[in-house]
Amino acid sequence: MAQQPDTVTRILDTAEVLFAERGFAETSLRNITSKAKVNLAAVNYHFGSKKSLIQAVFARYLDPFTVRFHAALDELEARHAGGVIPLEELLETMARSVLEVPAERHSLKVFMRLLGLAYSQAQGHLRRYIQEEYGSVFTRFTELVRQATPELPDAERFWRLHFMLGTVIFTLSGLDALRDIAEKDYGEHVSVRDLVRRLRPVVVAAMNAPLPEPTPAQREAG
Amino acid sequence: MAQQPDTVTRILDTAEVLFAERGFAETSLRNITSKAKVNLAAVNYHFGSKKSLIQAVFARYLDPFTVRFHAALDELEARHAGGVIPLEELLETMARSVLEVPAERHSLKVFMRLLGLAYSQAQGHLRRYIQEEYGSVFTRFTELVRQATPELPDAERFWRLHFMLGTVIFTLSGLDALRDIAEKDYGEHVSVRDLVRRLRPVVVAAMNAPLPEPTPAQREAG
DNA sequence: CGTCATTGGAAACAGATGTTTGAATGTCAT
DNA sequence: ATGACATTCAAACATCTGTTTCCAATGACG
Repeated sequence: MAQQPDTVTRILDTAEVLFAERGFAETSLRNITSKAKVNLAAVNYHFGSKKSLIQAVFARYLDPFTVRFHAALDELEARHAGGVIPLEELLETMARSVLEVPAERHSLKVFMRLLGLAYSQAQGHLRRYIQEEYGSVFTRFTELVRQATPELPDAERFWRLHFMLGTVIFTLSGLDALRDIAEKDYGEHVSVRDLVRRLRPVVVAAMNAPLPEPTPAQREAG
Repeated sequence: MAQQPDTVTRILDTAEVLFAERGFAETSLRNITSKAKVNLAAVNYHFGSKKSLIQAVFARYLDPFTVRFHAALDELEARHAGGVIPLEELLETMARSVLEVPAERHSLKVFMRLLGLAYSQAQGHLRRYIQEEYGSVFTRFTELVRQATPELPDAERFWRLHFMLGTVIFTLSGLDALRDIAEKDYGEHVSVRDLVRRLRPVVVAAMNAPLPEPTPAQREAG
C-alpha cells in the first residue's frame, strides 16, 4: 500500500496543479487534501501553514532551475573565455534551462502559470520570497545581457527585459486559453516548443529595436 | 451631507482600488463597504452579488473605452479612405484610446492592473463577460492589423499580437513594483507616458520581426 | 397631512476557511 | 516486547466569507 508517493509529495503534486488552475486564494487546503487523499491536518503538520506550502511548491521548481541555469551560464562563460556572449545565446540558454526543469517531472504549463501568478496575485510574501531566494541568478543574467548589449542605455535595457518577461510569462501562463482560440481559428495545434520557436525572433527583434524618440525635455538637455 | 458622491459611485470607486491592489478573492465586501463608508448590504442591494460588482467595475472602464476606440478607428478609416492603415498608426490609436479613458476620472494604473487580473485570476465568469461584451472591438482591431501586415501568416500574427498584449499588460499592471526598482537603480522617475514612449519601438519591432525558422516537419512539407 | 414605495442600516444566517488539538496508529531501535 | 518517535486521523476551533432578513428612515405624490 506504500506504492504511491509519500504524503509530502502527494500534497505538493496536487497543490501545484490546483494552484496553477485556480490561483492561491481560490484553492482551499480542503481542496488539496481531499484530492490528494491525505488528512487535512497534514498540510499544517508538514509545511506549517498555507503560505509555506505555496513557497514549497515554488521551491520545487526554482531550486533545480537555478542550479541548472547557473551551470549553463558557467559553461557558456567558459566557452566564450572572457569574451562577450551574444544576446541570442543568452536567450537561448535561458529558454533551454526553463524548458529542461519541468520536463523531468512536472509540466511546463504548471510552471509558467505559477510564475504568472507569482507576479499578478497579491501575495506579497511570495514576491519577497522569490526575490530574496532566487534574485541572484537573475542579477547574474542581466549583467551578462548588459555586456551583450553595450549600446543600450541601462534604463532602456531594464525596461526591455521586463517587457520580454511579460511577453513570455503572459503567453505561457495563459497558454491553455490562447491555445483554444488559436486551434479553433487556425486549426493548428501549438506545442510549447513551437511557441518558444515563435518567441525567439520576436524577443531578439524587440531587444534590438531602435531607441525611442527622446522626450522634448531630453532633446533639449542632450 | 449629500456633497459626496452617491452610494453606487462610492462603492465602485473603492472597489476598483482595492481589487487592483489585492485581487478579487482577497478583497472582501466588508473591506470595500467599510472603506467606502457604506452599509455592507448596499453591495448586494445595488449590484446583486460580488460577481456583478466586479463586472460593473470593469464596465465603467470598458464602456467608455470601446466607444472611444470605435470612434477613433472610424476616424482613422475615414482618413485613409479604403486604403491600408499603417501598423504604427493602429498601435498609436489604440494607445491613445487606452490612455484617454482613465485620464478623465480614474487612474490608468488601476485600469491596467484590472486588465491584468482579468487574465490571470481564475474568475472564469470575468473572461467570459469581457469576451462577450467587448470582443467585437478587439476583432475589428485585429482585422485592421491583418490588413496592415499582409506578409504575416495568420497564426504568426495572432501569436505576436498576444505577445505584445502580454508585454503591455504585464508591464503596466506591475508598474508600481517595477517603478520602484527602476527608480532605485537608475534614479529615473518613470511616468506612464514615458513607458508608452519606450514601448512603441519595441512593439513595432516585435511585430515586424523576421519569421521563425520553420520546424523540420514544416520545411519538409513546405 | 397621510400614504406608500424606495432606500438605508444593524443583525443574523449558513457555509467555508486556515489552524489547532489530542488521541490513534505506525515504525523503528533497543 | 517495550519504549520513543514520527506520522496520521477525526473533530473542534475561531474567524471570515457572501448573502438575506427585517425594520426604520426617507422622500415623492395625492
